[in-house]
Amino acid sequence: MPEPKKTSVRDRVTRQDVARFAGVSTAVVSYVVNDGPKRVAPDTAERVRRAIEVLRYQPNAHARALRLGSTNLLGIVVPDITKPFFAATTEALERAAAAEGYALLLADSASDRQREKSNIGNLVSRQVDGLVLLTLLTEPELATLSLRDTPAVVFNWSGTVPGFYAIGAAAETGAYNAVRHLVGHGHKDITLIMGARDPNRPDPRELGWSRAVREAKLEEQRIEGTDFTRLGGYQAMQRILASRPLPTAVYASSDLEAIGALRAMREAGVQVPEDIALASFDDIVDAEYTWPALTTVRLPIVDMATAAVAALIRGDTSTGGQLFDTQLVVRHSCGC
Amino acid sequence: MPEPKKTSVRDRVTRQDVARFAGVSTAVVSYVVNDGPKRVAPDTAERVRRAIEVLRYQPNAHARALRLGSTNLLGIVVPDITKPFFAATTEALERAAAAEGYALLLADSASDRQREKSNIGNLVSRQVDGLVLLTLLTEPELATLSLRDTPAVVFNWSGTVPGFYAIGAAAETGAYNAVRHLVGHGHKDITLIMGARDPNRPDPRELGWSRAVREAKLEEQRIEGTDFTRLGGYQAMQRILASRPLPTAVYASSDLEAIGALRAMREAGVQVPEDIALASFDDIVDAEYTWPALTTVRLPIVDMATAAVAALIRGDTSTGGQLFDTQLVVRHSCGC
DNA sequence: GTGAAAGCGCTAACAG
DNA sequence: CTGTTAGCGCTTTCAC
Repeated sequence: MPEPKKTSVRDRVTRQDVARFAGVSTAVVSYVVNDGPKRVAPDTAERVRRAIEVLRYQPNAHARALRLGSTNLLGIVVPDITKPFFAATTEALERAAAAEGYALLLADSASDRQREKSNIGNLVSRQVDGLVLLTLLTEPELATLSLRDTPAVVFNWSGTVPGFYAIGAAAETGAYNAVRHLVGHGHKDITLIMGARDPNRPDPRELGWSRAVREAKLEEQRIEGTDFTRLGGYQAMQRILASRPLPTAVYASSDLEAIGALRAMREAGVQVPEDIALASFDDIVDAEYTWPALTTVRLPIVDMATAAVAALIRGDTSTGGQLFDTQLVVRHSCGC
Repeated sequence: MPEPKKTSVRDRVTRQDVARFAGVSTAVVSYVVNDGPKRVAPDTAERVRRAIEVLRYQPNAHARALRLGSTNLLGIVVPDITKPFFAATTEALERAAAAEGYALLLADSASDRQREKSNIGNLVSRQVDGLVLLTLLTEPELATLSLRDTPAVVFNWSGTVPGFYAIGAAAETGAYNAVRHLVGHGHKDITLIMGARDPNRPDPRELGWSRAVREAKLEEQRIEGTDFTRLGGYQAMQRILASRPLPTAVYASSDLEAIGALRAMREAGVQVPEDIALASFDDIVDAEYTWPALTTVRLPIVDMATAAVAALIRGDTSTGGQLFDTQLVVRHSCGC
């Protein structure tokens, strides 16, 4: 005989108890709880509902998951929930998921690829019904992941990845438009602060900047590599300020970097936008509260999140994806 | 005969398959997977491990949960993950939980108490092993929650609540010290921007401010109520600037409000700290990147999160709690 | 050292 | 319209 552990004292109340209390079978309880698949006589149903109420019965989600093979759980892995962009994305996903009756299992990778891989494995073994990945991994790495057929979308990813549904924003165009705006202000020296550079897969923001710069026939523009953090932007800007000639404008690949750059410029006594104009990417909340407020590129995060959740639930995620348009948000850091 | 749905195609590989492949019984597989409760001969164990490897077997977390009555899941409900303080807390909790083999079920209440209640019910019915609440609710409301014996801690809560373990920071003292610091700079008019005011349960930050002000024998200091957002701080500061006499210093109940206040002052052309000094509470990352950088009160979030997770796992959470010390972080907004 | 089997709570096919 | 029952994948007692 096994020793079923009496389920810890908690969730004592089971479907059995409800059935007994209402004087029906467990099947009937199921039918009323799930509103199907069979019909139940109105007053029987009422009795059951009362029993549920009285006993404060709550279905056991794991028994259900075991039986059905689906959990109503979505897994999300983010590099660092502390970054406003990821927090905003998480919130949007949570909202979209909740609206469909799904809860969110959150894993934070601490900006570490190894951690990310183990997080993904963990979520998969917890049988999430779908996975949204805000990933640090490269495409070949993604291919080696063992998802056991868990539907997965890569979020904020331009391009496609076999085995995944890719949801992204038209970042190339977004950056291009922002830089063109800077060009429109008459700037001829627009250096790029770029958060991460992968020689195999140039970032669309870099591509957009570079296209705008080329089109404007500006020459030899500088790229200052760093990472996607305030500190990274700060240090990159310090390096830029330490060398000559100074650019008249800077495009930063994220608002976070722009915030760092702003600090470096203030500390050095350079005025934004008078001495150096600035624009960036993401449109996090903070962008409106910097001084000057950031001209930046807005991503339709809510739409993207909704689409991600929909794709996972509808389940056609083995390939393809969606690209969303961005929008230039003009504030003051560009000189407007 | 039932129709067990063949578990969706996914997680096809079960303990059965591994057992068959390794030529042992399912019990033995369990023993090696769980490293107990029985010992297994080394080479048998090796065979099983190879089978697991080859078949890429992953245990079904729900079957396990059903059997054991515990899920290795912690639920967390936050008012708004988008706010840096909650994001930082979530990250710290995730870290602490992961270190103990627990995953995090995240629910965002969108700053809505009704939503929060339903979130809590949802997490409880999903049988989380513990709940950490960053709550909007009042103490009486908390008492009415149906937790079904789920261990729960209220996070960032000063005082105690029956039925919960309360983890908080010594916010009264923290605010007191910050305001005293302002007093030390010679300020005699220190108005308070307070994010939310509940007449029944005055916020410890308000208490700390008020104690410091009283001790310094300053009279009739003003309180400007608002909410815990950038916009709230912005508007509160606009109101303050619109009336006379102007204070020489402002204490804000959160960094977010301080960020908003900073914007209002810049727009009005008042210099910080020369015209009006500023200090606040929380020490979110952004506090270091504002201009001037914020003098603020730091909470030991990581320690608090670790303690919360530990309490939930150890399971002695029906009462009591822990209070953590804060630390004044002096930067430039105060005039230093 | 290994295996058989019960049963966690639930769903749904089938019988009545 | 209602009841009986198998079985989802797992753990663990008990027997060998």
